[in-house]
Amino acid sequence: MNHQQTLNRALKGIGDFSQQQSALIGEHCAFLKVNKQETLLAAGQVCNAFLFLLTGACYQFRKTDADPNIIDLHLAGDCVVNQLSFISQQPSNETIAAYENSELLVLTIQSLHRLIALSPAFLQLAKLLQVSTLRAEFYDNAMTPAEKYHRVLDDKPQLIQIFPLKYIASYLKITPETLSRVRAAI
Amino acid sequence: MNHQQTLNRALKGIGDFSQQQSALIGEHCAFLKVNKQETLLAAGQVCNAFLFLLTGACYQFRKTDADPNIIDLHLAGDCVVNQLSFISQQPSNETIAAYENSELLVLTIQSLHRLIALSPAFLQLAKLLQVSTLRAEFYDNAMTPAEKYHRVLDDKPQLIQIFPLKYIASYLKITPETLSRVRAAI
DNA sequence: AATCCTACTTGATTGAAATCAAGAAATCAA
DNA sequence: TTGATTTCTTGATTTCAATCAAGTAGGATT
Repeated sequence: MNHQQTLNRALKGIGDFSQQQSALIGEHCAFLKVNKQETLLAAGQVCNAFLFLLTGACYQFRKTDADPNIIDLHLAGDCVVNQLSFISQQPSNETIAAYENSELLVLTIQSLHRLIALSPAFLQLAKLLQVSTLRAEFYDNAMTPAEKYHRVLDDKPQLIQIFPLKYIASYLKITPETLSRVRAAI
Repeated sequence: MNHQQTLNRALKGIGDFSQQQSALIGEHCAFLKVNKQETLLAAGQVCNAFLFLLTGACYQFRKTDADPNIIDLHLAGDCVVNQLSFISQQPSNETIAAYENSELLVLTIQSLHRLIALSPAFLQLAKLLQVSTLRAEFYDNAMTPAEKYHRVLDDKPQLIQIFPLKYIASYLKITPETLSRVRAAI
């Protein structure tokens, strides 16, 4: 599948874009290939682009003295962005890295502004910034470990195939031990 | 203090707006006065406006079979919006209501678009939608009840003056008993 | 194949907050 | 003002996930 097709598919989840508009977005993107464990955005840098993950897997984490704190896990089709840093154009607290060899499309904030200048329809792209908000609330404070795990199973079962249990556990803010037990109890 | 002044003050926290731009925003707003316990946005409705809270206090909650789930507490100067519903223009899961008699400015999504058409500078208003994101992360999963409470004390001490303890507890996702004990332990 | 290292599992224990419960204080309504 | 209702406090108990701990399995490297 070519890049534009994957992009079109990703854009479907975001808003109503015509064939032409999708193509225009594609034209404003750069292609990027990274290897396993390469950094896409280092903590302290300003996030000045949207990344569309075409193939592979990426993750977002916060460094700690102990194990890194997983903030987000991304699969092909996802939009990878540190929304806080992007919006505020302040240095990010999180690092974004590739977990697998990955292919991405890069849409810089300048390109985004150029698109919006061409047509307000591209304002819809701003919705991307909300996606992670949805996700953050999705795995809610109030949910039990079992609920969280089953929600991932329903929502993004591939996550569990691709990322190690301890990443999933950190993402869900539970311990690996608890997740292991939840899983065993199915 | 007149409405425009209160609005200007609120806008300072959001972005860089000239005197004229602030005035233009004010001109695009409608004035609204509501009484205690009146509903501003019912669950199931689409949130199609930003509300600037000029005076009074409002809150956002999710209905449950038991006690309502407090999602957000707003004081004068705050921007009151259900961001998810606003962005997606889908029905809201939450209800927004006045806790005290309140005065508000209403900026509809149409007016927002009109402003953005006049000048891209008004895109800064979109930052408002991020404010609650920040807040949601502010009282983090990982914080202890005591940490949460002291953070409110530091951040928004008036909240504790105005809203009953059980609202604060629900907002912080702890029980009233626990909050009472935390408070006693100062 | 042997070694090392990390991930995962499973068990025992602990601890912190929820729940259960009852009484005190504050607010509201008549 | 009185009584009723709700909110807040305080205590006892329970519960559930974290922690501590040890062992097993799987992957990588030589």
